[in-house]
Amino acid sequence: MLDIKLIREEPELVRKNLEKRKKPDYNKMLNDLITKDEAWRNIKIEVDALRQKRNQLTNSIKSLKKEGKTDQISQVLNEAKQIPDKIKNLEKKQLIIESERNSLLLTLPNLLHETVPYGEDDSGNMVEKTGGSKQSFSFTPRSHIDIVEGIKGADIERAAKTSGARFYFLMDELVQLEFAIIQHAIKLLTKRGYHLVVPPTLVKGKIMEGGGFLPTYRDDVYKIEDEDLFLVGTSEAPLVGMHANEILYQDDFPIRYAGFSTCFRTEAGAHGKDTKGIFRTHHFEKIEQISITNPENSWKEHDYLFETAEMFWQSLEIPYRKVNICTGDIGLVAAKKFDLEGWYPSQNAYRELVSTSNCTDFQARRLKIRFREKDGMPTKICHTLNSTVIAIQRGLTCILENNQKEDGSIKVPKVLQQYVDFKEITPKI
RNA sequence: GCCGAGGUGGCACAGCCUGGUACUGCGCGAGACUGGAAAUCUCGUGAGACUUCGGUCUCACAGGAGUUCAAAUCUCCUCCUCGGCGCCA
Repeated sequence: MLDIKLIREEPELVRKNLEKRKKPDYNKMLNDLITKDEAWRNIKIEVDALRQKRNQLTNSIKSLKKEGKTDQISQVLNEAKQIPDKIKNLEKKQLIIESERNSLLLTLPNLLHETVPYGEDDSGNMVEKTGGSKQSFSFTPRSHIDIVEGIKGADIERAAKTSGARFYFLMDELVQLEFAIIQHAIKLLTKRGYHLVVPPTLVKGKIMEGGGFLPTYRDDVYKIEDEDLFLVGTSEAPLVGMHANEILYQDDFPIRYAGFSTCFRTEAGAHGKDTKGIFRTHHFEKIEQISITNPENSWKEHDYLFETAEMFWQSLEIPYRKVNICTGDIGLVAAKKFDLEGWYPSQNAYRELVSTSNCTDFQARRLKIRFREKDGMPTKICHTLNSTVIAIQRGLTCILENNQKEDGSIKVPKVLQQYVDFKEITPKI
């Protein structure tokens, strides 16, 4: 959420930033918002004046009573009785216009950082670096879909029976690999100063709104019937919500969490995309990092989170690249976003494995996550950041493709071998 | 799920019965005193609107509704925390 004061004082600065996104709706929304806010302030002036009048009369009734001038009271009382209805009517108007204003405020996206490349869609994303080395295959590399089928790493047909499309039963060696990945990640993350967390995967509407998942991305998440609870699409939601309405101390920054949770996504609007295998599913496990810090350090922290993800993928020897996501592709919440894309030899393409966002004060303002520099000093709004470490199922697809051998077997990456009782996975008949 | 006790500023606590400007302490800030500091004293301390930048006004006691000229205080509803009982992986 943007600061309403900034919109009042520097509307043109906000407008220019919104224009980078090439969505004319935002311009209209901003105008609407400014009009609504002016109307709100006018009503407030009026209603404040009425309350002032009422308070004055109330006080004079009190002092007349004290002085025993009972004969004068009824006159003042009559005058005072006129006021509450007027206040009530105006308050009703004010409340309506305030909620209209606030819902506009909730729908406007974050301000983009100046280093975000300009572009209309994902073709405008900028590759900033590449890492790892692609191996040359002496055969045509199989797709992760075929590999998973070959090693019977997931039972997708039976999952269709129990749950429908885009579900899977993860099986045998892939289950072991999942836990190996988790162990490996925990080692790295604790060394890098993260608290480990298994958060709730059901989260209240207010918290989802605070994280920026609602109202804009309502269609992407599942809701529990008859309850104010949503299944999280990422543990970012509970982890950022964790400190809602709190006042933190600057000395504790950065507060870094590594969360492990199941994630649920409707994948609305993804019909026909990556329909097979375990690449894009309705539920998956993910290790996520989030960080809370002060505005001065958040850009440094953005690099730190990406570096953590990068170290993780380097340790698995996956060829990757770092991409700076452009203005047209970045989404509502982030002021700047890096993706880490992994190499998929069968597709001859890089695909997204990691997203690292600096959300600046956008989430923290909605969630009222504040901090003080020192005891007794005024509160300021924190910056929040998040980054994937690995979405396990998606990550597995990339690991499988890059470690395949001609006979269809899969080498287990070196760093994971200590956690499993096999060095390779062989195809099943 | 049932019974009981609670929820007041950043923190701690009073006020609630008997409606009438939210007490006090800690923390923090400014000033005074001092060679400097501590101690002490004075003033200030949240959110919002207006402002001629001197101030002015409104709101804020878990949330909501009601009674009233006036609600932290009275009435009703809801939520949350703690304790006890029940159920339970």
